[in-house]
Order: sequence, then structure tokens, then C-alpha cells
Amino acid sequence: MPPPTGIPRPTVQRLSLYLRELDIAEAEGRHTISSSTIARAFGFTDAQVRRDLGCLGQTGRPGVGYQTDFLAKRIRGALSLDRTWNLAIVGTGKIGSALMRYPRFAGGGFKIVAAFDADPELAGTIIADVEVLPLERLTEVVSAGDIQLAVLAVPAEYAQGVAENLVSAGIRGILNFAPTRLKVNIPVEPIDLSRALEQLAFRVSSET
Amino acid sequence: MPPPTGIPRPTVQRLSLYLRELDIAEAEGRHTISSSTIARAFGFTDAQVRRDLGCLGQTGRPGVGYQTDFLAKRIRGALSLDRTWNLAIVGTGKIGSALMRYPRFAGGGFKIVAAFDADPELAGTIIADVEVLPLERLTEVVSAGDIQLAVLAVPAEYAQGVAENLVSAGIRGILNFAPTRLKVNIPVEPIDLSRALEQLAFRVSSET
DNA sequence: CGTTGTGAATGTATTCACAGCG
DNA sequence: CGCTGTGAATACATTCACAACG
Repeated sequence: MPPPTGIPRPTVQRLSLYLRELDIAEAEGRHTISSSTIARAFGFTDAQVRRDLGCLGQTGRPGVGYQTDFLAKRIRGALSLDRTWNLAIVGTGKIGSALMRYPRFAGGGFKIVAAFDADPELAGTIIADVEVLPLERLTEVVSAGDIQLAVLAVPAEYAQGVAENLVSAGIRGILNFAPTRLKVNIPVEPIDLSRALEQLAFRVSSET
Repeated sequence: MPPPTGIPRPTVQRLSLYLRELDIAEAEGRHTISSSTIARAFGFTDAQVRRDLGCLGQTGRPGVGYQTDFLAKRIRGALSLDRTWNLAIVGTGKIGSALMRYPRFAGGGFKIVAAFDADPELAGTIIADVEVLPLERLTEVVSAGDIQLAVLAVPAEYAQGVAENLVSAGIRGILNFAPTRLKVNIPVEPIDLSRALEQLAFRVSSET
């Protein structure tokens, strides 16, 4: 049962952040937190935080704030993080293999369960406890292994082709590191380093 | 002379994309391109593209479209990409060193000129033609080397401290790979993998 | 008290629709 | 014609401001 999709995009993005702050608060033993505390952590306004949390229904108590564990659970539910997502890494070059060793992926319900590379040299290698398989086995393994998401870290020129394979293998979403817009009809979340750098350059040069 | 900062954030983001499409068009020998062609490449509306390009002043010709080379130059100017930005990579672990080998950085006016790591073992190593220096030399090298931007790829717990060093060394903007909000008064552009994954999970599970 | 939740007001971004130009 | 540039209309997001609540 997909949770209500009525949550606006910018809100979803911020909910991810709130979740982190809640985890910190919980780890520090704070059982309750106010909208303005959350807001301050990220430079938002308290009204914004309340508006965002309002999307999850009644979650706070006036005069007290939000109960951290309850709210975290609520956000996880809304974001569908209250389950495990199995990931395949496709392309185990520099970026792909770096990601496989990125510890934070293990944290929140995301689990790397397979890795693929076109280079036959790499097949058989083991990176962070996961064996790298040849690309040909993608369809087979993805279908059999209940893998929902893929991290695409192949050279730009192959990205579209591999993406199409992923879709027909049954992958439901792609985290795309290649600087290309993928033409597929499943959700794609791009990680665009050049764009981020250009953004940064712009902001720096339009400083006061 | 910083270009007019009057360009709205979402527009700046899209201008980066348009620039890519223009480079492709130019490479293919198309000397002219219409707003709807650009729009189609990214799934935007033609009106949106024209509105965005409107921020750059009069750039197109009715009945014809936009002249690719001229428009590209105009966008580069607006985004301050008509210059070289010197980068320092700070933290040459998995992600940092992967970035140093990322070819696309070389492409558009961004040049990695220095790299630092806290681990003395790594000092002296050479990655992609750049020598890794110990963190202590950061201030010295950044000041001397005319380095404007830093890519921060250190473990989350050190990020804030290193960021402060970067600021006092004279860095003007940070591309931050650590999953932390940096409290500094220069522009920071976050690359947040966990957030992107969570975003993706949400979108997948709220599919029709 | 302090803090939530939310209507109403404001601000920002996108789309519509068309006059005007080559 | 085809296509740009832009006012006017619309949709969306954020902030204000305050009643209600423990």
C-alpha cells in the first residue's frame, strides 16, 4: 500500500533531513523535540517544519513538541523507509566501488545485494563482501533476487542502454551517476556532480 | 564583476543542463536550436526554456531559434563558467580519489590542483597527476595556490572542523559529500547520497 | 506559559496565450 | 509561416499570525 503521494516534493526532501536530526536527538536521549529546534538545525523556519510535519497528520503535542521516536517512525512510514530496499550496483569502476564501501548505505534500510560490471576482468572480484558479476547475468539475478533499486555508475555512453536492461529486468528505480538524462519510465534520481559544481561556482561568484 | 544575481535558483540549475544540450548540438554541427528542442531533451516545456533564457537578455531570433555558440557563451558568462576554477580535494579516501579520476571535472573550467588527506600514509601518493599532501599544509597551499573551491570528502565527524579550516584558508565555496550540514558562511553545495536514495525509494513506492 | 496546527497572506515558479518579428 | 519574448493567469511553496490545547 503506497503511502499518500500527496506530499509535495520539497517537503519529502526535508523530511529526509528531519529524520537525521531525530536520530541524533534520540541518540542523545532527547525524547521530545520542537519544530523550532529542528528548524534551527537546518536553517529553516519553524513554520515550515510544522507545515511539513502536518502532511503526516497529527503528530505533535502543543506546549510540548514532537515525540522523537514516534515522529521518526511516522516519517519512515511516509517515505517508505520502514522496509528493506535491495540495491544493485551497476558499474564497479571508481565511483561504483567507492559507493559499495560507503558505510552509510548500510544504515537505513538500503542493502547492496549485487554488483555488476561489463569488464570481464572484474567479474569474480569481491568488493565489500559482494561478488562482482558480469553484466550478462543482470536480468537473471535481478529477477531472482528481489532487487528493487539500481545504482547506475557506468560511463555516460552506456548509461541509456544499461538503464533499459535494468528496466526490463524489473528494477523499479535508478540512482543515476552518469551525466545523462535517462529515457525510461521508472523514477530516476540523478546525482550530477558537474551541475553541483556549476551551481557552486555561480553562487560563489554572485556573493555580496 | 559578478553577473546579475537576479537569476532564480531553479533557473540556474536548468541553465547548466541547457549548456550540455548546446554542447551536444554544437558537436553535431547544428548552429541553431529552438526552445522546444531544448525542452524536449529534458522534459520541460518550451515556455519554461524561453523564460529561463529570458534572464540572459535578448538571445534568440524569432522564427529561427537560438544560435548555439552564442547562447552557450552567454550561459557560461551568466554562470561564471567563462573562467577557470581551481579545486582542492580534501579527503582522498574512496570517494575523494574516485572524484580525482572523474574525467568530466577536467571538461568545464574546473581544475583539480591540490589534494589533502589526514592520513600520513597517503601523503606523497600521486593520484591522477596530483600529489596528496598532508592536511597541515592546507592553509599554506590554498592561500598560495589561488584555489577557490574545495571538495570535502572526509568522514562526517571531521567535516565541520575541516570546513572551518578551509574557510580560514580562503576557500570560497565547498562541495560537501559528508552527510552533515556545514555551519560556515560561504556557499556549500551538498551531495547527499542517502537523501537521494530516500527520495528514490519514496518515488518508487508512490508510483501509480 | 510554550508549542502545535492551520487559515489567510504573501512570495515564487510555471504555464498560457499571443503580439511581434524575421 | 515558425519561433521568440513577455504580460497575465495560474499553480505551488513559504511565511505570517493566531486560536486552541495541555
